[in-house]
Amino acid sequence: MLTRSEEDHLKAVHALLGDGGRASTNNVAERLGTKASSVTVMLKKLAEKGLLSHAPYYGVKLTAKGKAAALKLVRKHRLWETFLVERLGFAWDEVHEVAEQLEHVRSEKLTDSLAEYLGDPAFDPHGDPIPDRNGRLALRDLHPLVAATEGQRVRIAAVKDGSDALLHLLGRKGIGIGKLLVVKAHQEFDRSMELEDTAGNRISLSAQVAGHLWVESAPATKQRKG
Amino acid sequence: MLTRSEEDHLKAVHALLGDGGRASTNNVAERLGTKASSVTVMLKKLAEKGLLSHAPYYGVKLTAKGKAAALKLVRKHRLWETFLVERLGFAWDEVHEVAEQLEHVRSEKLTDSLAEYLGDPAFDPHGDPIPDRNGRLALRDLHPLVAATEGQRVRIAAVKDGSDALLHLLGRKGIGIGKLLVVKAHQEFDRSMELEDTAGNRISLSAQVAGHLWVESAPATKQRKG
DNA sequence: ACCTATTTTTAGTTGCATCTAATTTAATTG
DNA sequence: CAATTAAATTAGATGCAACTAAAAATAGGT
Ligand SMILES: [Mn+2]
Ligand SMILES: [Mn+2]
Ligand SMILES: [Mn+2]
Ligand SMILES: [Mn+2]
Repeated sequence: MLTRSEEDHLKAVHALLGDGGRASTNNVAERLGTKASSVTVMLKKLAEKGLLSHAPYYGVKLTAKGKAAALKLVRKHRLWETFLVERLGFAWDEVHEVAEQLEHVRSEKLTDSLAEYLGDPAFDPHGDPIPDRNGRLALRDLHPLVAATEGQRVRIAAVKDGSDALLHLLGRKGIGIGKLLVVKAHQEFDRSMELEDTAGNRISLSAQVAGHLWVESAPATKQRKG
Repeated sequence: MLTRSEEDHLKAVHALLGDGGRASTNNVAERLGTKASSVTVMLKKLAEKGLLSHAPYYGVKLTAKGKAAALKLVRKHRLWETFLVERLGFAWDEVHEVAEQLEHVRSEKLTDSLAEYLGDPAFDPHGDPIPDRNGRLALRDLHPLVAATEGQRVRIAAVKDGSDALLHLLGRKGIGIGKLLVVKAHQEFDRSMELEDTAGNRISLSAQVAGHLWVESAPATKQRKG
C-alpha cells in the first residue's frame, strides 16, 4: 500500500521518464515542490517496495510493478479531470489541482465505475491519453503545431505540459481540443503563428504558446468537432 | 486549514453530540478506531483552532465555527454517497468507506458543482439529510418503525447508525428508502416485526434490525415510491 | 589528470498523528 | 466520606514526510 506522498513521487518519476527525459532527483523535487534531499529518501522507500530501481547518484528506473502502479494513478487523475470538465462544468484550467487530490482515493470499484460512467474515454480534457484498466494507451499520430506548413488544415489534439495559465489563455483565444484550424503564416521575426478557424476568425499564437500544441492533420473533407 | 485527522475528529464529535449523546473521549476514539489518548491530543488542537471548547475531564462542545465546519464535512460526505449510488451504481452498503475519503477533497467549487449536478438532493442514500450550502437541514416528522401500530402504513425514511452489514441485509430483504410497508404484527416473544409490502410480500424483521429504521406515516391514498 | 561546480546523498531536526504506560481526576459504592 | 473503579490526561516513544546543513560523488573544463 502506497502513501499519498509515495504515489506522487512515483507519478512524477513516471512523467519525467515518459518524456524521454531523465528523472533526476532535482527534477522530481521541482515537480513536487519539495527539496532534493526529501526526494532521495522517498526514492529509497519506493525502491525498497520494488516499484523502481535506484542506483545512487545515477538515476532511477521504474520496474514493471512501478510502471503499472504509475499508470493506474495517471488513469485516475485523467478520469477525474474528464469528470470535472464533462459532468461538473469545470474549465480545463481548473481541474488539475482537484484531480491531484481525487487521484489518491482508494477504490478499484470507484475507478472502474467512473470510467464506465464517462463512457471509457480515451483522452482527457487536455488531450492526454487515459490508460485503460490494463494500462494500455491509445496511439495517435501527433505532430507539433509549429511544424505545420502554411495552408495546412490541422486539428488541435493535445496541449502538452500546459500550466493552468497557458490553458486559460488558450481558452480565451477559443482554442480547445478538437478545434479545426488552418495555418495562415509563420512569422519569421518572432516565430509566432497566424491561424484561422472554420468561422474565419484569425488567431495569433506566440511561439511560446504554439510550442505546447500538438495536432493531427485534418483531412479537408471530414470533420469531427468545431 | 484542518488536516484530515482533525476533520475526522470534528465530524465524530459532531455526530456523537448530534444524537443528543455526549462526545466522550472514549466514544470518539472508538468511532475513529484510535485510542483515547490520541483523541485528547486532537481535541486540544481543535480547541486551539477555535472549533470546539474543551473542559478537561468534563467534555467538549462545538463552537459555531466548529459546527459549521462539521456540517460542511457532513454535506460533502453525503453528497458523495449520493453520487456513488445514483450515478455510479454503488449499492448503499458500499459507499461509506469511499465517501469517508472523498469528503476530504478540498474544493468549494467541487462541492457546489457536485450538489448542483445531483439536483441539490436533500437526503442521502441512507435517508440522512444533506446540509445545504448554509448548513441547513431539511426537517421531517420521523418515527421509529418499532413504534408503528399494527395495520399502519409506513414509508421507510431512514436507516440510523446502520453498519454496512445491516444495510446489506436490508437490501437483501428488499427494504430501501421510500419503500411502502404495512405493519402486520409485533411478535411479543422476540419483539420482531411482520411487515407486508405493496406487492403482498411478507417481510420479517428482528427487533435488532427494526430498531434502526425510521418511517414517515404513509397516507393510504398518495404514494411516492415503490 | 586535477580542480571546481553541480548534483546527490546522508545526518540530524521538526511537526504531526499515532501508540503505550503512567498519572490524575471524576464517579460510584459500601 | 473513604476507597475503589472508570475515564481522561500527560509523558514519552515511534514512524512518516518534510526541512537545513554537511558530506560525498559525479561531471566538466583546463
Ligand atoms: Mn496527487
Ligand atoms: Mn490532464
Ligand atoms: Mn473521513
Ligand atoms: Mn449516509
